[in-house]
Amino acid sequence: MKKILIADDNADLRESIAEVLTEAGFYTETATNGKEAAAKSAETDFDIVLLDMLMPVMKGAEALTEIKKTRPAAKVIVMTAFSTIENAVEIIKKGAADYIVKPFKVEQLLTIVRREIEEAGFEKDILNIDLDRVMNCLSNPIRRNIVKYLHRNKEMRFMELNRELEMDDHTKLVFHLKILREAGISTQDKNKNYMLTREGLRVFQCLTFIENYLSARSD
Amino acid sequence: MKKILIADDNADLRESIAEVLTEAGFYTETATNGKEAAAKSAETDFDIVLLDMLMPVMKGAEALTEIKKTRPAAKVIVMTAFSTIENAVEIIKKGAADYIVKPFKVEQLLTIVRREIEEAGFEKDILNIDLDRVMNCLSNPIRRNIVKYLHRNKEMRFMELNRELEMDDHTKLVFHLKILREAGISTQDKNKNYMLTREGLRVFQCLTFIENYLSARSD
DNA sequence: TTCCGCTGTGAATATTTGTTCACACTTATA
DNA sequence: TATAAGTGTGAACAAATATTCACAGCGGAA
Repeated sequence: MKKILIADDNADLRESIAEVLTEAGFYTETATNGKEAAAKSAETDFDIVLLDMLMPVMKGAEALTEIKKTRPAAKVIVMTAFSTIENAVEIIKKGAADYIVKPFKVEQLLTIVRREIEEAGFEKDILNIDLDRVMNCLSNPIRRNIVKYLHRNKEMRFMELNRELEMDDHTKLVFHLKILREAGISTQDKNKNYMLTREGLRVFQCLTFIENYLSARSD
Repeated sequence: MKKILIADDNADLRESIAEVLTEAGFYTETATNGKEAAAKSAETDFDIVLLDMLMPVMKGAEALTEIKKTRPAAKVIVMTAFSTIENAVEIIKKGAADYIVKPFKVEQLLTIVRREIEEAGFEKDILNIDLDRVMNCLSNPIRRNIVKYLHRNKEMRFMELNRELEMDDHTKLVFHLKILREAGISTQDKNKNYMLTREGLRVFQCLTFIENYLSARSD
């Protein structure tokens, strides 16, 4: 059962939302301010957090930051009465999954909640990745390079890769390709061309993210 | 010199923006549709891409996706005449750095561009990270766990970590802590508390990104 | 003071990764 | 068909990583 946390200082609204969502088949908890919301979120892994922006003790914006810190995977839907585009942009950049303007109809909220739930499921499923193995693959610069080349060239022959990577001993490349294959990152088609799998593509994207995120480039 | 790509099908607007930005000391190139923008972006590593939403051949939204695929680090500022909150939210979720509504004053645009440049610089500089070492650290599940605990608890004593991780032999933990320290991910204060460095925080963020991005969790 | 838990060192050892080598089968092509 | 380039296997070896063990200083509590 999907778990939803509702944070709003207005008791009426809070309870009525909780009621609706409970009826709709979700497990709900409530919080009356940002601090409480952050604490409950740290404690329980909610799928969705409905967060009012204007609350006492801790504002929603701050709570949002806190929540994302402990639960980066949680989908936070921000509710606000004071709405401008700048505002919305700011909130989404801070990591909110969506933004709903008060007053809203229950139907609207339900639609958004369901969409986010679906998205969360979509993002998580399908892929079959062994994090340990993948990290192992990425820990080796040769393999990181292979992934990059395979992404760039879509598909490559063995010797092509060998030349690009300037490998001295071709069996060394065989070795690394095997590891990538066993980790589900690369495959071969019937013509022996090497290419990334769907998972491999994901891994590549992670890799570029990491490199962008961690590398200091002087400019 | 910071490089900016301006993509808009309106020649007047395009050229006048280019002129202003060039005068302001940026290197500029232009594109007349999304496809061209994506191509130019793939070829050159622009710091900023100004992207109109309504263009022939390839819409801005699609172009945005393409650009982020090859240049996840590029800051894409979306320009649009048709603006609603839903719209803005959607665009930001797709990875745009900012959103500006047409018609806008040149001053506004300059402010936004400068802010994004500054942010990009802030994100890139300073950090001194050895990718190879970091990947090596992350390839070990024990060390990944240490990083997580250190992030969660801000600072921890040795034995505290030891208990949390349920290590059998404490010297094993010493070993891994040493590696993390040498990679610049963790440090100790004068009281021997272990904690993440600034770089370590970054590494933690990468880690959660990776886990979110790659992991399939059954629910 | 004595004892005990916390924090650590260094060396020995075990395990996992990576490299090299000798060899072999396939496919294309001279 | 003979030859060479492309692709691959398995075992031996080398190097890097991880684990274990024996031991020791230090600070606080009994």
